[in-house]
Amino acid sequence: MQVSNIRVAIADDHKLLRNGLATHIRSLDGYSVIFEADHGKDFVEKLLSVGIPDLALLDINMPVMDGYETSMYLKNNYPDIKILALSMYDNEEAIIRMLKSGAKGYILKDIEPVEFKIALDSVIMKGFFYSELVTNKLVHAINTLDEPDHKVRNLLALNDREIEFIKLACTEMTYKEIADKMFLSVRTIDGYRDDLFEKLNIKTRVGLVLYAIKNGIVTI
Amino acid sequence: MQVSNIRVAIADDHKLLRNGLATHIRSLDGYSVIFEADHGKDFVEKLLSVGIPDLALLDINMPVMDGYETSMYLKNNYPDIKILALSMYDNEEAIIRMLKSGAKGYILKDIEPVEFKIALDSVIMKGFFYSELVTNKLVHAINTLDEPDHKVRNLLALNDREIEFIKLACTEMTYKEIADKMFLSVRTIDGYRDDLFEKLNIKTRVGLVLYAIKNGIVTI
DNA sequence: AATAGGTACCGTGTTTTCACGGTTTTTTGG
DNA sequence: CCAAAAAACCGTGAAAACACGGTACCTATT
Repeated sequence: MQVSNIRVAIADDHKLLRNGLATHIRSLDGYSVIFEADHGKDFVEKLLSVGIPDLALLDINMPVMDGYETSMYLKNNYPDIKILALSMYDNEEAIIRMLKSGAKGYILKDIEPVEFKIALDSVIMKGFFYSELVTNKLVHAINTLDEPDHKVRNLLALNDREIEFIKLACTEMTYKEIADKMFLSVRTIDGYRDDLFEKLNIKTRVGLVLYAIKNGIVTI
Repeated sequence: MQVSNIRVAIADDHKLLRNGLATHIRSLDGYSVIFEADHGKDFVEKLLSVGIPDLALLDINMPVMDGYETSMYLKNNYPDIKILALSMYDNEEAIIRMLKSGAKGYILKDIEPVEFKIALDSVIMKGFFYSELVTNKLVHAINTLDEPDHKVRNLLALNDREIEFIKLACTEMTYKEIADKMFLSVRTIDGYRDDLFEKLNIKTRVGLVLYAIKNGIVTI
């Protein structure tokens, strides 16, 4: 079986990568690129003005509207669009969050072109692409699921205030200053921090910063 | 004047971007891509086995051997190769360090393809490409040069121990643990930290982590 | 031999961060 | 409407981080 006339759309803020990717995809038999977007919001707008793709390639780390949000939006509004997540990082949390958000596959930006082609074909023909990387991470997540208080259980439950807190924690502000900015008491902030340390299996603010960057919560 | 037969080589650990970039460059009149490398060390090896390019496109953040080191090596051993730095971040320090290391231009990964072409042509024909971004950052750096103890003066003087310290500071280790690992006293580590805070115009360990990531000192 | 610069080291004190074990208030679901 | 989450808040103490102002030693230069 040979795929044909697959309409692809790409969202990534790195225009050079995006454009190169588009060029590459256009050179593949059976694929065309109908539009490119700088970020999720741009993607949604072009969806309305340009048309509906069969496959969406979504970067996770994007300004304005990131890969998680975009994926969630597409899942709810255009469930037929197959989503392939594109990321620089191979961490478990990001993979699980992205799959939960509706992605049918997760590939790294250092993927080999030949493997990339396989991923595209797989998503179109089989409906998914679960690489060894993804499988391994998932197996690991499952195996640690029944550990007490394990992160996976609460992982995707980061609420808006926690996200806001994390973003501020990725600056040189003290917790006192963060509390003021969020109109909360320092103790509450302490609580957020303690909860997050527990949930995310980290011990220090530096760990929180690294987590935030790897998961696209902050863009630096 | 029209450029012709310009041999380009690329070093970037993101194969997808690199490959797309290579495809894009090959589609441009007068340019060819003679090899692609995963990182600086790979680049140097291919230099010996494949041949000498006219232009090197170097990512800053790479494993094994980063853009600064690679650029420095090329400057010393192959001064005729024109170097164009490729980065995700637009921070002043990275730009200055890269230009000091021998780069003839500095472009961001979110550059428009048309602008990218201009950059290539400019480096080949005029010997350099200083975008508005680079110029602005340089002007700013110059204007603050005579401020007392300004960072630019000491900026590129990060020595090996400081680099090692920074890398460890980007983990969840305490300074005590870092001191033990580096076989130094905690006071010495305190001194490193204080010096770096002063040099880099930061106030907290979080600031140090962000600096390290933006400047490719650590790869996450 | 004096000077300067870099590296390693140190003491003291303050502020911030983190850990622990709570209470009150608001939302939410049966 | 009432119980159970959850969100916000709090006190205390210990540990870590940060600020400041130093000393000792080594090397290279003049």
